[in-house]
Amino acid sequence: MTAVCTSNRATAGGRGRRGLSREVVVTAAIQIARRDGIDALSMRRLADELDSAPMSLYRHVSDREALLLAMLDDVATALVLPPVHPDPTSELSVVLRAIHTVLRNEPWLVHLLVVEGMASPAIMPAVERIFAALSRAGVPDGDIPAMYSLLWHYTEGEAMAAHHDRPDTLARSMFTAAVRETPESFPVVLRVSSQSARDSSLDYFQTNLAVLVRGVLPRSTGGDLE
Amino acid sequence: MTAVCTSNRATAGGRGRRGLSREVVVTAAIQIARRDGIDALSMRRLADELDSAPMSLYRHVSDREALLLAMLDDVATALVLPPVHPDPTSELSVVLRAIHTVLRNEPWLVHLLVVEGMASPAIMPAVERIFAALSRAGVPDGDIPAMYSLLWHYTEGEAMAAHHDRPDTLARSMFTAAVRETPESFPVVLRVSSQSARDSSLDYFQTNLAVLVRGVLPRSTGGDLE
DNA sequence: ACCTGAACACCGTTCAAGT
DNA sequence: ACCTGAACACCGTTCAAGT
Repeated sequence: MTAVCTSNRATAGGRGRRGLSREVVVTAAIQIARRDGIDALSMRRLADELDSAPMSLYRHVSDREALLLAMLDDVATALVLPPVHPDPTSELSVVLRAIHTVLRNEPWLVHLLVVEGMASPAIMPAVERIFAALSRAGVPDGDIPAMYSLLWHYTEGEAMAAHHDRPDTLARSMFTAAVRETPESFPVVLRVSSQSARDSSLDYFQTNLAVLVRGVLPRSTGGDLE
Repeated sequence: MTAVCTSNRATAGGRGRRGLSREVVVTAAIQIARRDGIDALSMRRLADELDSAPMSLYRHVSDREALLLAMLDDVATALVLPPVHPDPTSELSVVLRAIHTVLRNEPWLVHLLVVEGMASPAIMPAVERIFAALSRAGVPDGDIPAMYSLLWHYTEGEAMAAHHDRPDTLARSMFTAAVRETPESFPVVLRVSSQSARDSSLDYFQTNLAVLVRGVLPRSTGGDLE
């Protein structure tokens, strides 16, 4: 019940030279990560961007890790999911595609999820919808966590790989190097890769998601899992 | 034809105080990454471990990135795959499980693959076997890269997540926090998670791999992939 | 010719000194 | 009471000086 301390004139908008609020800090951090990648986001760089000293940030955020968590929480809260689809197959595709689209556009987010292993309670609604769709489709309760993990990890992994594949990293060039050296050892790789050269793995997600969902959902022909 | 300079008594084994070869450097680096994680592997720390100056390392390795690539190459070359299985389903399971086992035991390796996006030509034999198995199973050539990417990314992603799940990161605790706050919003998550509390996602891989392979391979009922 | 110490431009964070 | 400069213990890498 003490008087509110944040009512100085210049602080109101949160944009004034000294209007350093938690929200302003987190928003600026997201902008840096978006523009220059998560590695470029240092406490010192962030302070520079905000015209303040590095130590001033620690007033609003206890840690670098706390800052990253707050960033994740911000975008997870802002995530809007498409309306619920009654058909489980469509529902899974729709929810996972919405998440995948965000991950595709925010490499730093994928980094926080995959590399730092972070998570925000704000994506729980999405999780519930996936669980519910699996349940509605007839997946037994005991199998749902495994199926969920399958779908989720693939979505994450695909997004992660996509951010690497863009500038055609060393991966592909090393592959072709090995194939060129002893082509007779890799007949199928050679045949397949010579056939379709314009595969950016970007188009894979749609197809693969369909395959996944088809594999995950029990078909009319019984539900034996193994 | 100058006299060979590396033949001082102590150098022979490559272990003596000054026996700093590329192989010794890379091996020591792998040991550090294995013991204390990839983040603990700094040029300075590595130099300390080898009783030499940080700059001496640059004689044998051009870069930190080159060092990491050499480490990856080392273990990829050492990887022994199980004998070829004629049945495509078994073949896929066997190859992917062999890779998964290595990734499970070498977190730093997963980091190089997933986070740094590195690859070594030395795993091409494994790739060829996966491609060949898919082809043998009747997957059309045009779909093989997508199916491969599906299987590979899941294997990677599962291993990555496993390394995080070990110490029960914030992820799960945040989930349960959200569920506790408004349990009525997450009925299915609540029901399913209360049922099986001992799921470590470690056991998922076996099951999920079977589901994946089942989904990937065309069934006897036609091969319409959409 | 080979190796390497000092130096440069960074990093997250603590701690005590500023206003 | 609030903010922050200097300092600590790191980092990868360049460059010139050592032997």
